[in-house]
Amino acid sequence: MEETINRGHFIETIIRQDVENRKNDGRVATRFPPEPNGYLHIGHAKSICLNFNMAKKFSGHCNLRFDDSNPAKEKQIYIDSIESTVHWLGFDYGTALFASDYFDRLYGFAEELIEKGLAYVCSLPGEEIRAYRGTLTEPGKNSPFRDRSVAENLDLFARMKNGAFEEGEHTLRAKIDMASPNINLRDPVIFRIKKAPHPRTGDKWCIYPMYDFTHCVSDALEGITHSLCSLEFEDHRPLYDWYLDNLSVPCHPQQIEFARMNINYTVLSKRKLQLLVDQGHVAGWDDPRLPSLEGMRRRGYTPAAIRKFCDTISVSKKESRIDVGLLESCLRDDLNETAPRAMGVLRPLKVIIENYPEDKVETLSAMVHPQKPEMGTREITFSKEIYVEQEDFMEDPPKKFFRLGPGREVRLRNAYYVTCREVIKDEKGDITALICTYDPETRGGNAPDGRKVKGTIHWVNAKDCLSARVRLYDRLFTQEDPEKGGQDFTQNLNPASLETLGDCKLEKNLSKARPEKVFQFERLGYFCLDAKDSTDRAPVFNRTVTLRDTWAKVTGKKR
RNA sequence: UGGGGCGUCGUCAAGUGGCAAGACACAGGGUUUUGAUCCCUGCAUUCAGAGGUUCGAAUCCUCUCGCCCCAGCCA
Repeated sequence: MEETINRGHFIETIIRQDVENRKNDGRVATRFPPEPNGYLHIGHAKSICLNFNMAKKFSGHCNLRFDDSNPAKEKQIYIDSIESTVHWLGFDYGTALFASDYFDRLYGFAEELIEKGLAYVCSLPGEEIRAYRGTLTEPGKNSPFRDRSVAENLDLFARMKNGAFEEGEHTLRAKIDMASPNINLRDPVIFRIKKAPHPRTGDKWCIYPMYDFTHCVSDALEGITHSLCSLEFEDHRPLYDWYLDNLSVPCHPQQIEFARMNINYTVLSKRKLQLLVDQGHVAGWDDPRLPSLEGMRRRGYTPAAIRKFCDTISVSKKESRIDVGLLESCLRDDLNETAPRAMGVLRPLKVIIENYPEDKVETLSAMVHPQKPEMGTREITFSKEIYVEQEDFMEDPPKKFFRLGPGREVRLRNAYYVTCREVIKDEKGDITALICTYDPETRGGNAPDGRKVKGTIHWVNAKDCLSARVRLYDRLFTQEDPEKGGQDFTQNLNPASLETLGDCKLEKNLSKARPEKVFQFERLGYFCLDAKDSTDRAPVFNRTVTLRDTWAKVTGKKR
């Protein structure tokens, strides 16, 4: 179904050609290389899907490799979260790999560079290194330590490893070209001293390799064929290639860069998301308003919907800002197929059916999914007092309003036709209840006389329902680009991104709801039980996404 | 202003010299016990702009314009 006629995106084209040309013997191996310094977000899902899908499509393998070469920022909790999230998304990588597992070999490769005269220990302090580097428009100048002998370099490097120096005293640098127009080639640092315990190697090391060195070597050691990364590493590719060309590694993977994902009305970077959490704008990393994968999972997003979305947006080198509507469309697409239907009234309005017997309770049958009889039926109860949505009644309805109004007849979904006879108000003039009559002949929702009714509304039995809190989410920011023109994005936070309704009435069947099991509350949207704040006595449901609402569109009402 | 990239419908995105796919959105219409779903129909004479090559250009060449990234002992 998702198989289209075109050849796919540019990366797929490259890989296909490589396979056809028997490059790497036709083998394909990719990797998803997160740094365990935070949680994953939807932007990472793009990379995860890309890497795993390419591997699968060409009968290869995709590794999950943690790029853990900076112990100052990395933590085991992030490793655990990332692993669990990748699994949740539906991908299997076998066992996770770690760049830190290659530290010994990385040290050896650094020695190889020294022995080849291609690396040296530099004793310039940080500010000096920066000053010597030059600027974007001016070349740098050589470090005074650039011509140390191989023996001295080897000795110094060994002492760096053995903890003889303090942080910042020395670095190991590649000897490339201080005048290169590409700043990454101006003698980049290979190893630096960092006296921090590492989540996996503990106190074994006090020097750690830098990203550029670690990444390409790790790729090579794992036999990666295509190393896919984001655009900002384009400038690093010459360095990636330089290291591999000068080291006795088993292979030379090809780095290919693609554009990161952006989505409107939200922000997508670990740093910004962390700031929202730290400043308390959201309740945590898994706040359902966040585009973090844990947040989306709690919100009710399904892995299938996220995968479909990543598929749909495809991959290119163009910077883009994707309409969040596309994400929601992929979500609805999946949920429409899979979500069982139920009825829930968010803002209850009591309806008393005056001609219905006082103590009668009857059981009606409703389909779990109107287009899928194989999903079965459920039972719902009906009696004299029910709740309907406040929105579904208007005292003075316009012509095209198909719902309840004085004297108007509507169908109660799966139940009876009812006609509004009287409006009850309190002393303030607020509507407190409706008196209706029902037509006993219309049980199940059809009139034997063939009389049609334009509107069908949802309802819940007042005496047999579940009271719950329901949280309605809206976009987190009011601006498409929350940082437009360099603005502080927290200034564009949407104050109405969360609305909590305290007294919702839900059909009794929903007491069986479980987190991540999404229901469609008919006519309203998709909802799921919250995994954290819900208790048996006080259930909390999150609105995953609304239904498409063309009526709201004509009335100009917001979501 | 050094270097590296990118510019095809409102938003993503195919297209790789032969005469602009698809999706979302949008606008109409049909079906409907969810104003949902589903189903039709419409929606770029034009590919950032200007020249050029060619029988023929979004695709090749030249110039111009716009946007993004790079000066961490971060990744």
